[in-house]
Amino acid sequence: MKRFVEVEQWLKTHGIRLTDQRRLVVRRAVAYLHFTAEELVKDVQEFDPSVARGTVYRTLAMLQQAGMVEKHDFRYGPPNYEVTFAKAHHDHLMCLHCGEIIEFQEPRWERLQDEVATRYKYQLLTHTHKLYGLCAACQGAGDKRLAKPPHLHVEEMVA
Amino acid sequence: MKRFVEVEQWLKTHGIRLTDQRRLVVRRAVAYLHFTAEELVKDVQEFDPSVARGTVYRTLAMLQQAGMVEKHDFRYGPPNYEVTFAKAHHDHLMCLHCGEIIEFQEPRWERLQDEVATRYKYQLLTHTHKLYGLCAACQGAGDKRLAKPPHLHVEEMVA
DNA sequence: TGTTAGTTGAGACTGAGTCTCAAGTAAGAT
DNA sequence: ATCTTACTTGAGACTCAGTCTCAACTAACA
Ligand SMILES: [Zn+2]
Ligand SMILES: [Zn+2]
Ligand SMILES: [Zn+2]
Ligand SMILES: [Zn+2]
Repeated sequence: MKRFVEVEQWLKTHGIRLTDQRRLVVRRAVAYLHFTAEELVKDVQEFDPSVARGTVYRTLAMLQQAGMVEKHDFRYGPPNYEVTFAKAHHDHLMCLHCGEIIEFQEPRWERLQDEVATRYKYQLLTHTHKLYGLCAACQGAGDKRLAKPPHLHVEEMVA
Repeated sequence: MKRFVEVEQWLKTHGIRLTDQRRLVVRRAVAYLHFTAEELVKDVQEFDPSVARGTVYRTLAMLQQAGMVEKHDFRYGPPNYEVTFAKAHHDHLMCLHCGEIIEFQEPRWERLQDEVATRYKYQLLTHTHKLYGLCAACQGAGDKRLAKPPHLHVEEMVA
């Protein structure tokens, strides 16, 4: 639930210098719902081509550590990132055919999790909960194969 | 809940040839709880050095499609695989410090998931639910930093 | 305005995984 | 048992994402 100014604040109070590059990376990142590192690199470079790839990655890692960005490993392709300040906790439901991602909340789970953690004497820090299936539109269509293909000859069955 | 013979059976009835390589890969895979693709490659090659890396990857992909192997993207490093026949569904709890992985079941979730899927008119196919935290042993130890390091100068805070 | 430690750009580098294709082989047909 | 053919394999080149190195640069603070 932070705003950009607060992000800058956090960086400062943690001995991390505010540079033009970092400001740009953050500002561009918040423009997305979900994005991959490489997408962000391209986006940022459209605004300032001199920004190096490494800088974007470094900034992402930094924000992630600060808990201001989350990394999601969805089913295919490189991980997705998501800016979390200014957003409440939620989990994800993804269509295996078209790739649509729905964000939802389900408070009942969040409670159950603590229960499980306690059961094993774990101190719970984070969690990821992802549901995969076919969205309404994609169920209809005859073609049930995955959009992002598993490379094999075997036909049928979805995962 | 299949046994090896049934796996072979499945392959046959799906027009997939049974080769020595595939047999070996499956037999070695079941020896693990969780393993990475590269680990399996090494393991397999200890038994038969002539087996190519590609073959292991191909076989893994095949088994995954057949639903006999699951791929898990845990927090760090390359994905882990896990043989699922002969094993009931479960989810995972992982210690961010020492990497311990606990498998647990929680039927109440499994039900809630269908509810969510219905809410969005999704046909649910799979899900992954991972909890991350510190195990009893690692909570004590003063050093709360992550085992598998984020590359940055920022100290403190875990994810 | 100087000092200095943190940050950057560029490009080499790594590791995981994929692809290609000629050679080899399982399995059904004869 | 042998033939036939489509499937599978090994080897190595290749791709892509991400990391590392280090000299040059600069934010922050005195
Ligand atoms: Zn949640
Ligand atoms: Zn869809
Ligand atoms: Zn589950
Ligand atoms: Zn631990």
